Amino acid sequence: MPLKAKSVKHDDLNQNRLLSSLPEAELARWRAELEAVDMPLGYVIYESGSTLTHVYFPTTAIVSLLYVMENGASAEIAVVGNEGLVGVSLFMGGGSTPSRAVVQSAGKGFRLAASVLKEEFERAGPVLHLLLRYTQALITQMAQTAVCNRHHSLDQQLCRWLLLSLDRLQGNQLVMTQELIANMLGVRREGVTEGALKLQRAGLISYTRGRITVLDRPGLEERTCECYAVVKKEYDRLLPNTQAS
Amino acid sequence: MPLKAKSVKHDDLNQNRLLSSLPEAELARWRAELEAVDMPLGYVIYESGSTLTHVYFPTTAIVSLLYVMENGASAEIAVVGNEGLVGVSLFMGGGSTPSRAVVQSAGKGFRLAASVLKEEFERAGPVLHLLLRYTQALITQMAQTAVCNRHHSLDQQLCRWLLLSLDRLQGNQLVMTQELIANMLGVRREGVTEGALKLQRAGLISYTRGRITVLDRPGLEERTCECYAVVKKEYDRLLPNTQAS
DNA sequence: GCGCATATGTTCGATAGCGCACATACTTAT
DNA sequence: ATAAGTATGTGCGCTATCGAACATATGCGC
Repeated sequence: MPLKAKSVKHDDLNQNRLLSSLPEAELARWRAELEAVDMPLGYVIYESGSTLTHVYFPTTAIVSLLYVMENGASAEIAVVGNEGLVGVSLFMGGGSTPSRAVVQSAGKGFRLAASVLKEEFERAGPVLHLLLRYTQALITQMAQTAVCNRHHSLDQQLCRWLLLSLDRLQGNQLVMTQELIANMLGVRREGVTEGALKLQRAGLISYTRGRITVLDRPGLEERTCECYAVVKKEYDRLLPNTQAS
Repeated sequence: MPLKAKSVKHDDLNQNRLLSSLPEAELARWRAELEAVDMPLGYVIYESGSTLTHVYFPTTAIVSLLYVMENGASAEIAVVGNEGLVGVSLFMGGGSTPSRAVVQSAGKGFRLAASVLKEEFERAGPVLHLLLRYTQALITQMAQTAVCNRHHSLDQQLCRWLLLSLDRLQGNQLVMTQELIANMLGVRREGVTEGALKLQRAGLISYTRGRITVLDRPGLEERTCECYAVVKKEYDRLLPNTQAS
């Protein structure tokens, strides 16, 4: 049933909001080039300074962009899920960045070879403008992360982080250890444990060994800092096709 | 002496490294449109959410991109001097950002109307690529600011901030109160005072009321965190015409 | 069903930075 | 010269987070 298969593939593409908002004409050029990929937990999409060979469009996976310091400590700079793409430096011109991209929540996605993307970019059509608008949204997320790291409490940041992840998942469950969250936030694991306990006691989440269920999303939104809403609003403004999550 | 005036203007343009690295053909289109502007201390180039009407190319001024929170606290996201331009959201497509751009060190610059810039951008020629590479450098700076805010001490960040400013100035003197530096870093003024005292006692800087002289630049580089070098290196890589400072 | 690996919970002292209050010193205007 | 305004210096108690050590609980593999 080739027809069925084709239509399934089409559906899958639409799970990534950037791909799904490409005009049909542009997407047609890419369809044969897009390669479905598995993105297992911990998979490193690119390393600091390495030359990118593909851009990745997550569908069900979530990817963290993070910086790992000389002493091994790390901090997340931004998150990318099905609303975006991993590898903006490819079309921005640098070809690499000093950060690392790691799969934070296992899932699937598509990838596209650098050459195909660059070629499309050079057409200076709607794809270019879409990708740049996405990049601006990403910039906002990074900027807000900087502000949040400066001024807000671990508890607030934990809520923000949970919400950011939730927005990029189907369902309300995160497969994620506290240790991993601590690495992303750049804090101690114990701090995350304490924060998670507070949230569980307040009935906002419940969890067991590496599996967090969000019970009261509005409750999380109340506890987080303004940073979450600022970024969300900017994504909605810049990428208007984004469905409410 | 119109010739003299013209040649002076040409020199001025070359004080901004982005402008100076434009191919002659492209620059020719802009020369009549570029407007010399004074950029006094504290001048707000754009406000959070406001639609940009111009992009600014500082020559001797330094501009801070910062985010002001609901409670009035602030944090600097990035610095722009004669190596760059203020207003990337104009060509990225958003037209505004949730941050504010404020002149941190008085000086001069040029500005270009939004329409002229966008038109040039649409040509998809070397200007586009230059501006995007600059934007990627700016992204690196923001990302590193996030990391630095998470992990490094006030003392280290103060050194980083002084070096970033120094790189964007001629001479080794910053006209800058400690209060202002504290606002930029998003810390208390007292913290900056203590940090500055340590640096002065160590003979790295000397200062009086709003005027800081850097005496030992290598000393500052020793005391700062890796963040400074990471960003510097990336700027040099992405904007190769940048003279060593 | 048992044991091991791993995830989570708890405690404790140390410390960086905060918020506040106030002292001192420099600079400019009159 | 003096006063007013602003910049810098200092002390103190407070809190969030850290770092380290260790206790407990859970789930997977055999």
